[in-house]
Amino acid sequence: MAQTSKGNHPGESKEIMTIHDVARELGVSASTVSRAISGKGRIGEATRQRVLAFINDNQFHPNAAAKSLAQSRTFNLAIVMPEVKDLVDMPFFHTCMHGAEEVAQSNDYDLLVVTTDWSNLHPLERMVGNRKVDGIILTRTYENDPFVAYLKEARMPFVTVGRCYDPKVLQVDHDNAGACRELVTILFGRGLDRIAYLGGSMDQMVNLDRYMGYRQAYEAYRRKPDEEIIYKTLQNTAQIASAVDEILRKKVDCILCQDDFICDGVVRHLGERGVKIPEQIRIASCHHSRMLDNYPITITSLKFDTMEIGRKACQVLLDEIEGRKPKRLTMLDYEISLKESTK
Amino acid sequence: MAQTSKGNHPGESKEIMTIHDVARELGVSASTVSRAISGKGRIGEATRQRVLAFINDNQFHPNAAAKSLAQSRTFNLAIVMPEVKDLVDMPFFHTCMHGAEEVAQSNDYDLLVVTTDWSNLHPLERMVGNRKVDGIILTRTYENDPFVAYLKEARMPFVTVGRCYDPKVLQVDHDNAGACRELVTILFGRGLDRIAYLGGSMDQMVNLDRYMGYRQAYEAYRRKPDEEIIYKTLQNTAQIASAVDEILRKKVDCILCQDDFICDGVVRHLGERGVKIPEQIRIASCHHSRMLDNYPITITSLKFDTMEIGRKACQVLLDEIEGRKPKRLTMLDYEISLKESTK
DNA sequence: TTGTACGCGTTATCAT
DNA sequence: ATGATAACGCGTACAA
Repeated sequence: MAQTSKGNHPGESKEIMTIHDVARELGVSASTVSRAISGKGRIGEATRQRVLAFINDNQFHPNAAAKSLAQSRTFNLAIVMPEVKDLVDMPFFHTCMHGAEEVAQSNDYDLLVVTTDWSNLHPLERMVGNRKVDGIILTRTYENDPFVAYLKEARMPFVTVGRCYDPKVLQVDHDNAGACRELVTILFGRGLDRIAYLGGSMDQMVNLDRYMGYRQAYEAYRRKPDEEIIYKTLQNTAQIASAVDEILRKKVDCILCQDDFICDGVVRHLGERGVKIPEQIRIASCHHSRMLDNYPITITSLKFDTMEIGRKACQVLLDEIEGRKPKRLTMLDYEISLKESTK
Repeated sequence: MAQTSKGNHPGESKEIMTIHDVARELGVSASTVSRAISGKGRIGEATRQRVLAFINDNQFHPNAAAKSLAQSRTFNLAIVMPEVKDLVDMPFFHTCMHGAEEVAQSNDYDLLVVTTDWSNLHPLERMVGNRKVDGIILTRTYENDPFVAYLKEARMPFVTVGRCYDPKVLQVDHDNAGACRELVTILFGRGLDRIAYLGGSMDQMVNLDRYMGYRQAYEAYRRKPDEEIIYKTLQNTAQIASAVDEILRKKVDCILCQDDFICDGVVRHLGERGVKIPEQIRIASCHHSRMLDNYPITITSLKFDTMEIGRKACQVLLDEIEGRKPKRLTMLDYEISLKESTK
């Protein structure tokens, strides 16, 4: 019923139309059709409309592979996601992905997902080698980033979500250091002098930045943070728990958590120990995901628009690919959300 | 430094090797190289190894677009994700996506993400029309599914995560109805007779199935559920809250929540009302995400292996594409997790 | 076993 | 303004 009754030889139900079919049907040449579609090259407005009308009525779509081959462009982008084990970390990357996908779609690009750990370049190499994409979004950067190194060498356009030392690399980021510094400064203003820092690994740039911000705040006030209440290698819940226990003995005013995962662990353990927030100890987090909304108490934290960072990253990448020379570094706003946990 | 010093004309730094370059370099024909790579067609083991060694040493990757054009296959799959507003619903789709991506990768396929709402076929049409993928994974099915209708008509291979009335459609699913029936039956066994049902929209198949399971359990025991304590159209937190309030007045033994989102709303509102679980009311959920782990009390729920369903869906799709004739319906295990909330 | 020649569907260059 | 024709890089019947 849905078959067009016109068209090809009877019995041949493969209604795969090519640009030549359209041309024949309209009594013009294939190149004319191509021009009508692409808008490139001179073409009479009359025939142009005629072709456009036809391909619209007959649901013609150009074959992507052929187009790719002819122009050496795929109209595909890829987004590289880390293998993330913890539920709390997922929202960031996925929201970011959706943001990127939104922009990609509206520019008629498709988005490929690649999940890989920094130790495994393989999936990237295949994708880049095979020329399956025109550009790549890196959703996380490391101090010595193998992805960045590889993509530069391969001359594949890419943008990083997160900072990168190389100034020639396209970067989209929040001012993590600045935001943290400001947050700590505000906490100082509330009379909280002894602020513990709880962080996970320091290989990720975002973590380095936040930690820097923490120290900068101390330096700006010519104070020295107590190194005894700084933890930078908390990998799991157990380590967080014991760090919290130690901190409780060391009498701190506030705990600054590097991210949601840490914050989650801290709040839970405090709950188990029966320690009241903010009466007995104050809490703040350097990153807010809606995960934190689940707590009985609201948490003071830094807020970033994750969807927006995904959109921006994709936009910058497209600008680069299409020769619009975007600026190398795009900084996004943050928001400091002061809540009950630091009252 | 990374440039191979051999190769093309001096000054030409575009080291984009083609199958012909390889052929010339080795003194064989392009087709021989092609055969060596694909493994199809007769070829001497000696030359075969020689070619393989060369392309390995020189990092040759065949151009995906050309390959696509020649074989009418893209080695791309797409996964369609719903536009989901609530954080609690995200983990399912994303975990599923990662499962699919894992299988796709290990079969040298790439995975495209498309986020779209059932009312918007457009992104799908573009992708299918342009032949950018060889197959599609639908992560959610509706009673009258426009995606299913479209993909059938377009003759594009696809698999659904979730049930579909059409027996010819490839489906991967958990036995949602059976699982719910069993859960309710167990609750009966614990003396909980009046079990309220709280659900969101009934347009999704998964919800229909769960609701069916609930009713089946009642029928099996020749009981009739009280229609007054069945809610099927709870769209937001406010509606959930007022439903909970009504239910509290109607004196039920237990609340069965259709999914995490509902469960989340119920538990919170009960918390606000100061109603104790399980002392004053029991709670169970038809779906468990790790989100529920955040509660002070553990929740009785159905558990599904989401990553596995993504993997299976992708595997089935690949089997179909590569002509391995998978069975139409793949049922996955579930687990009933009895916890404190129904003590 | 290996090479030749053509096709895949589009874009781009050059005529007309 | 439009039409022929040659790439684009690979697979594959067919020939040798």
